[in-house]
Amino acid sequence: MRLTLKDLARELGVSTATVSNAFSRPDQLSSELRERILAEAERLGYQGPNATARSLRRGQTGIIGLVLADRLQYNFEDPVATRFLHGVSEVFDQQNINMLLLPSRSEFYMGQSFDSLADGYIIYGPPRDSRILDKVTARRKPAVTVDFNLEGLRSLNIDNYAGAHLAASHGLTRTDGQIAIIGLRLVNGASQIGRISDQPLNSPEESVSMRRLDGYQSALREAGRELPPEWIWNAPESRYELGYQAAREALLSEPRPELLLCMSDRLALGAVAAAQDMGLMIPDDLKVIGFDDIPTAAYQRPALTTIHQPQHEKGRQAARMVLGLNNRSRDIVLEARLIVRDSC
Amino acid sequence: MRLTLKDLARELGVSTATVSNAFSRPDQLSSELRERILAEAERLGYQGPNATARSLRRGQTGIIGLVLADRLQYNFEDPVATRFLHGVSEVFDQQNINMLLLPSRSEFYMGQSFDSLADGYIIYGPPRDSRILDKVTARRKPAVTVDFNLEGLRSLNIDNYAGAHLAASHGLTRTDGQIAIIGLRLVNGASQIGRISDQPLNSPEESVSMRRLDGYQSALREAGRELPPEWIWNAPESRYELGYQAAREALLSEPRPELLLCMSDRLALGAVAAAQDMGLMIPDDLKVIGFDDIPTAAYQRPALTTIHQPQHEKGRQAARMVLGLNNRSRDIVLEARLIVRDSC
DNA sequence: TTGTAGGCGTTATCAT
DNA sequence: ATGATAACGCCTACAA
Repeated sequence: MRLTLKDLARELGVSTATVSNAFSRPDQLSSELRERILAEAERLGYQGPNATARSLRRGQTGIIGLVLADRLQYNFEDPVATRFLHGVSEVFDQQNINMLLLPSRSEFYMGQSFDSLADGYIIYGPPRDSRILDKVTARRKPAVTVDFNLEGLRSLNIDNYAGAHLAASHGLTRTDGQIAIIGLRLVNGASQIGRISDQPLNSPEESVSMRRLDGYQSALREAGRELPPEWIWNAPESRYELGYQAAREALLSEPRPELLLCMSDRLALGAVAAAQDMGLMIPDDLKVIGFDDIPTAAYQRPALTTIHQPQHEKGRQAARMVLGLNNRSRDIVLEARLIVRDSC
Repeated sequence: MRLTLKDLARELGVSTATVSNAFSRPDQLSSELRERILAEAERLGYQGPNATARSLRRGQTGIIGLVLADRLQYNFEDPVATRFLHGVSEVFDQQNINMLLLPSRSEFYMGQSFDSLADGYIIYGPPRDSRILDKVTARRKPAVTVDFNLEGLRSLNIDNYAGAHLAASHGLTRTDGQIAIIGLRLVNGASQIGRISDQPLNSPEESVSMRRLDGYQSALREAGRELPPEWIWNAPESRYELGYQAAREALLSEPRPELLLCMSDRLALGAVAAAQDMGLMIPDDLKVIGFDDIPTAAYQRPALTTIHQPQHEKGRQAARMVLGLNNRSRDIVLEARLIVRDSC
């Protein structure tokens, strides 16, 4: 049988209110009595108030939910996601907040009240199943969307358009040759590498990647060199091997591209490997620009030229926003910077 | 004002029990009535049973807690930890379990009952503050310790001793020169790189690293070449830069080591970089063996020879253990394998 | 198949 | 400074 606050109160001959106060509001009783209560609790093995009951009563859990766009596992595997989580957890650590990781499994959200699990939510990327968003918008708890926007919620983004524009502009200063783009999640529901020709693209508002594509193309257009869809590949996920494959296809095309604009560093790293395996020298024969600036990008040889997005800072900001520690502006857009290294 | 199950029942003219069943036990009422209830809920914007109240009543939360040894952030930054979490989340995804990340902040555990937050716990590495362990052992929920053991709890480990023994034995077949060890967390409370001479080491039972050291030394001893403490460096954390520093110190010593046994791949990767910056060729001038087999180890050039530990599988197993899906053995020890690549 | 009612363990309010 | 008591929102015997 488990001990409750009530048992302890009976044992000590005081009221439950007093015991509760001993644990939760030390100033409400004499430190003498408090000591006595705590000692007795220790002796009997009472661990402190039951968290569930406390949450029910208080209407707060001390937990912030992180709704993750992809399956949970993806978020532990992708360095971009982990750095974001890293930033979030830094703030939570300080604030004594616990972090509940919520995947995009829709069944989960259907069965019970989304609201009561956590005191607030960070929604990292647009969930696969849009019904989740309906649930979310019906909620009265603070919530922040990251890397996308949702009517009525505060949001946090980086300037994807500007970042991509920067990348393409820089690339144009280094070569006059053919250009190809290796895009990420440009096409809905694709499961393989392929050119985007003829396929319906995601809508620009919903997608980080479409904003990046827009940024690339605008810069190219300004130089009169906008790319037709045959020169744009789509990768369904940000993975090394997919970058490798896409780059291989691109580099086998005529005329052989001399600049690859990649929408993630992992894709870019794969592309570099593909080029090397084909005997091409980087940056002499081929220039590659990534996106994200993951740690590996810096100590890879040749080191990757890329667009830095402050994932860690983004995580910190997101955390501060849900916790109401940063109410200056409703929506926040962080800057993306060009980092010139060896690959372009 | 928030809607409750009771409101919904009143609105519909049915009892609360029926509404509850409509959500939680579909077989207890006619599908017709159930439809009607669900539709009304939808219309009124009732989101489903309040999770907190449900947990209090049922005594279950659908949440498993992950007690992390280090600060939360570390676990998102270290590839070894993230791959473990990746494995855990794979199983949780399937089983509809949510994952609460609990750092080693002791204040957190002191205020309230550890028990009621989650239905079970995975304790990943020995918590910094041992008072947490007291709380944990007082608990009646299932718990699994990973990478250490605790009286009375099921545990999951890899064979660190055997892995290290494998590494050292392999190294001995490749060189007769001087050997140095770059260790990890061998010394308590160290904050910098340094030789372990004169410093009190952690006790072997508590520490993964001491078991690895033991494995290295046994293999060396069998060849009559056990290392004195001057040839053993300690890094307080598994970080690239620390490996770089330690290796630099080691390689500046006389006689210059020809084999570096590193207790993590990140340390090893840093060591490789240090050697390269000193103009040494790997594996000709220097051989390096890592530990962990993180993804980068494979596509680094030269690719790293290392000991593979199945972090992902470890995560899966840990998850299955807490969930009671794997009750065959109380304690599990997974094998560590030697992966020979280019660096030794 | 549906309804009644007690209690899960706390905490906040109001007395004393 | 301490105590009595009514919620918090739900679930589950048990009864009808």
